Amino acid sequence: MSASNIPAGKGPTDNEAPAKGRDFIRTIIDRHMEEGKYDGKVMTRFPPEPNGYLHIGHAKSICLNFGLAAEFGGACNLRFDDTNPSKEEVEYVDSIMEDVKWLGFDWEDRLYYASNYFERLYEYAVQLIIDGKAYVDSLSAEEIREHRGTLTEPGKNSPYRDRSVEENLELFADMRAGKYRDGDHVLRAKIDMASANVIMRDPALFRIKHAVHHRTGDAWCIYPMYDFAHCLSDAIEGVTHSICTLEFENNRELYDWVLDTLGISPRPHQYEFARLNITYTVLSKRKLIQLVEDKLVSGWDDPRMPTISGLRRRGYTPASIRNFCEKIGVAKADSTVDHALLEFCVREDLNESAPRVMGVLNPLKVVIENYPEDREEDFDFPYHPEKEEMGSRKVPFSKILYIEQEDFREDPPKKFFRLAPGREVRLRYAYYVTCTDVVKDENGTVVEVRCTYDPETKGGWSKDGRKVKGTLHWVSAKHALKAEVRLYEKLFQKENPASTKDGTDFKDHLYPESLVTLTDALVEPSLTNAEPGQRFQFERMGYFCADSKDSRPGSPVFNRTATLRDSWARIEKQMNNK
RNA sequence: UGGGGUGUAGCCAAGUCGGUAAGGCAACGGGUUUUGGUCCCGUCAUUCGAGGGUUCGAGUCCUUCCACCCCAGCCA
Repeated sequence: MSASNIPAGKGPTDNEAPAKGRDFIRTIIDRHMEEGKYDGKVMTRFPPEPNGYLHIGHAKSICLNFGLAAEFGGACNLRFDDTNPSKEEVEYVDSIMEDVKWLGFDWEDRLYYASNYFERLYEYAVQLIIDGKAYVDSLSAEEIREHRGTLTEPGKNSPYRDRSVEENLELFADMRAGKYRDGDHVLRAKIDMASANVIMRDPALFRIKHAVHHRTGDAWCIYPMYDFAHCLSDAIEGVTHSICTLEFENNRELYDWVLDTLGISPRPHQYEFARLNITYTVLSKRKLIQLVEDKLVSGWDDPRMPTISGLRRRGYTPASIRNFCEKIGVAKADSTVDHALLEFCVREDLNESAPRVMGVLNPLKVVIENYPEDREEDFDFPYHPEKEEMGSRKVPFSKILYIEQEDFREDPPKKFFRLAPGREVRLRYAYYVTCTDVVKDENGTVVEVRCTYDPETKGGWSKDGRKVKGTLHWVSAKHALKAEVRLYEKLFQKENPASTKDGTDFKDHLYPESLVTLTDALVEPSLTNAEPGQRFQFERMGYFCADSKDSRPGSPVFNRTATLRDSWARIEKQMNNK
């Protein structure tokens, strides 16, 4: 179960230099440590509700919680906040565990479920009733809403608010015993219906819900609410710093009320940070689930999804996601991170680790006129130009090759350094070739390029010092392996698709070309046995990952993780704009 | 017209007891280069939401205002 090479209870440490500025949470904990609080040990937890797949926003929280524990000599629990059986499924708990592990974090033996605490939570609720701090309300949901008041007007007490302790105890026991239907009663905290904080207006603590729970089955028909379960679960686990997102700021008062009213000490404290937003995508479970259910994507792990499983299938590395989370920082201001930073993080990692290979996405036939018909050469090319230790592979060369369509222009624009009639370019690591002629089809489209090669330039060097401006990748027609290549782009074409200010729905902004499938790409033969999940750089084209579901030996399928930075595309765009 | 938060460059984000605006991404120049990749070097906030005030000195203190986010689930 434990991810490899990770110190007990900790997360991996990336090679990044420690951030210079500390975020507000670390600053607070620094002070706690100086004051000798918590015996110098920080206890955190990552508490997902198993009602969907984890996304990169969760990765931020995971990195924070596990990271804090590691930095301050503590530990981080994985706790499923499974208090609402109607939304939760084991499929989700399994995927969450897989994703946390894959990210490189280890909760060791500290796997918990709020549902483990149902009995204790029930007892705490009974205690509140005995103390006169909770009561069973028999108003309907609608009546309760009406009694709550508004943001500017105080609420009204429920007529059931002053039931006797005995009556409350009996009612609550009967709720648990299944004597009522959903909605007949609800256990509420007796706080203040006039509180300026609406959350404090006698919040519900337990509700009746006749539903099968993925862990407790039908053992219960009443379930605790988040605000009651979360703080107590934290306390039960000895959590010191309970870190959540900003939308729970208002709930902190209730978090404290429950623990203080029950006299729990020592007790955890809640801190809130801003959730992650990224441009050109959506990061809310509600929206992601819609994309899946409406079949707008192929599933939770569609490589365009911002889910951990989607990013994994896309070819992102755990380290790249961790680095991303470190780079974005932790603060309280609502913010939207540029998707370019995420891309930068994968490229940064893959540039170091991905073996280089050649793959032609949109093939254009090239015939080397002066190369013998029956000749073949087996070149030995390094997997990484700067890392000899990564080894090499054999790449065959022959008379008929394929190059990238966009690497040839019959009428080349300025600054185009690639192949064109009369031009000499280098075929990477192989030979200099000069274009002598083209063959066109009936529509005038160039379907074949005729070249001559210079036998004196073997390896891609010329002894006479002659320079060539372009270097192209290529594959040998006879030896190339056909592959399916899936080119992924951003899922949405609008920077903030979730914004409803213009009256549109986020689904209106899906980018139609977010997936372009190429079925006739040709890759070098060394890729025949690419392992599903294996990552490569297709030289000059980008980073690609053999698809974990569809790739097969002999007929690989590659997902484009990210393109390489492309300054020619930029130059061309600039020229077109002029 | 209630309460809780937040506002530092195009995007994130540091900024200790007030001492004269870190870093990253993006962008833009230039160098190296058998990937128009990588790498390297350089440019990019006289100003910190706005206005007043205190001070020799304010992003940091006081004050007024403005903008944005969250809260009226028996969701989390």
